[in-house]
Amino acid sequence: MIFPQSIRAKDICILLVNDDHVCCNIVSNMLDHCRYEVFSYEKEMDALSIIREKKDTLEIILTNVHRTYAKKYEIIEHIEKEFKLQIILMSPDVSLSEGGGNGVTVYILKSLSVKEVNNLWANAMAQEKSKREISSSSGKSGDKRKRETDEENGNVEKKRRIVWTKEMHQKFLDAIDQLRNDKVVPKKIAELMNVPGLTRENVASHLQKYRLCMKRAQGMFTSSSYDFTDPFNLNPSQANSQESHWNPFPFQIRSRNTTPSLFSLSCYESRLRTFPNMPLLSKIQFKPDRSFRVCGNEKQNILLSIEDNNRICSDSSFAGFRLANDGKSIQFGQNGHFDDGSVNKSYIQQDDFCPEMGNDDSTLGPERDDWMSSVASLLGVDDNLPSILTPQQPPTPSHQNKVVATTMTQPPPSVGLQWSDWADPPGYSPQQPPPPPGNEVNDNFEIFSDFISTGLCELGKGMDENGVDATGICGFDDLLFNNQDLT
DNA sequence: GCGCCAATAT
DNA sequence: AATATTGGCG
Repeated sequence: MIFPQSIRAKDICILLVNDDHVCCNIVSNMLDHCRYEVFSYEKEMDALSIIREKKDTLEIILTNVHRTYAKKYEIIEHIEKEFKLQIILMSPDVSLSEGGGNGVTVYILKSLSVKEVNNLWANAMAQEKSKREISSSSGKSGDKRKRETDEENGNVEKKRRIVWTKEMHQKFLDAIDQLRNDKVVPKKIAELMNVPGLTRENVASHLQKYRLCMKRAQGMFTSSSYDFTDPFNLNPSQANSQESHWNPFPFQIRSRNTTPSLFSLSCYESRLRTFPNMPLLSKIQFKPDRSFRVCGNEKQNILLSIEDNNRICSDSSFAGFRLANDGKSIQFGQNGHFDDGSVNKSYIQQDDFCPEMGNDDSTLGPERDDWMSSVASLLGVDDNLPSILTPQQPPTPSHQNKVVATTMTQPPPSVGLQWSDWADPPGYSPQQPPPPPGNEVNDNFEIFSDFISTGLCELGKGMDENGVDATGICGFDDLLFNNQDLT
C-alpha cells in the first residue's frame, strides 16, 4: 500500500482511515465537494506511520476503527498524544462512544449518512476557522513573510484545479454535440459550456484526453468505427452526480466482487455502458455452484462462460454474449445438447433456456425471469423477451451433427443491435487449441477457442451458502487484453 | 493567437 | 490518477 505522495497542505488535510468503502465514498464525495482533500487508508498501523510522516499537513483524522481491531484505543490515544490532532471516530459500535477513546473529538455512529457528514463537516469547518483566526492573529509576522512574496493583493488565487464532474462532462459532450457540423475546438466548447471559471486551456486538456479515450476505445473493437458518444462512460450511470472522478476507460469496472451465494455480473454492467442509451444490465444472477470464466480475445471482445461443477467446458454449459466485430451487435447464445448427441452450438431457445442458470429446462423460475428481462434490457427491448427469443425455426434433433444457428428476430432499430449467431467474424481463423486433458469433447473450446487464450482469467473466489468454495465474479481489472493490463 | 499533440509537471 | 502546463509546429 502506498500512500499518495501528493499529500500536501490544503485548507484542511484529512486522513481518512477506513476499511469501509461505502463510508469512504460518502465522505470522499462530501469532501471533494467542499474542495478538501481526503486520503483513505486501510491499515491502521500503516496509517499511524503516515500520520507521523505527514503530521504537519494533517489537521483532522477521520477514522473508522474497526471494533475487532484490538488496539483501537491505543491508536486513538496515540494519535492524540503524539500528534495532538483532531480525531473523528466512526464506528458501528455504540460502546466505543461510551467508554475509552480519550481524545476523540466527534463520534459518528455508522452507518453514515450524508446528512451526518454534512453536520460533521460544518463542525470541522467552524473549528478550523476559529483555529485559523487565532493562529493568524498571534503569528502575524511569520505569516506576513509569506504573504509578501505573494505580491500586492496577496490574492493570487492559485488557479483552482477544476473538477470534471459528471455534469460538466455532460455539458462538454453536449457542446461537442452542438458543434457537430462545426469544428470542434476548445474555444467553442468552452463558450457553449458556459461554465464560469472554465478556461479554454481546461477544455483543451479535457478534449485532448477525450480524444485519446476515443481512439483507444475505437481500437478496442475491430475495424469499423464505432460511435462512442460516451467514452467516458458517464451517461448510463445513475451514480451520484456529485462524484467527481469518473472512469476514463470505457471498460473498466469496479473492483472485484465476491458476493457469496448469488453472483451478479457486474462485469456486464460496465461492458454495456459502451452502448449509449442502453439501459444497464444490472442483474444476471447465477447460482453459486457454478463457476465463471471471463475470457478475452485479441479483439477485446469478451464473453462469459460457465463451468459446470468446476470442469471446464463440460456438457451443456455455456451462456454468454460478445460484441460482434462490427462493434454494434451483440452476439449471444447458448450451447445446447440434444438427446441424440448432436450439439446445437448457437441458438437461444425458449424451451430449454439456460439450464446453466440453475433452472430446469422446464422451469420458469424467478431466476429465469430475471435473466430474461436482463437480456431484454441489454437489448433495449421490452420485457417480453420470450417472443423475441422464439426461434423462427425451432431446432430439432434431426439436425444431426450440425450446428444450428438460429437467427432471431430483429430488435427495434433504434437500438441498433442485431441479433446474430455465434458465427465467426469474416476473415477470422481460430487456432485449434490443444484438447484439454481428460476432456474428450470440448464444445466450448470448439466454439470459443478464439476467446479462450492467454487472456483467460480465473475469477474471484467465493463461498456458497454451504461453505463450498465457488468461483465468483471478476472484473475487467483482472483481465489482460492484448497482454496489456488495462487497469 | 489558436489548435493540436506529446511530453512533462503538479 | 487526473489534470495542468509547456513547447514545438502548422
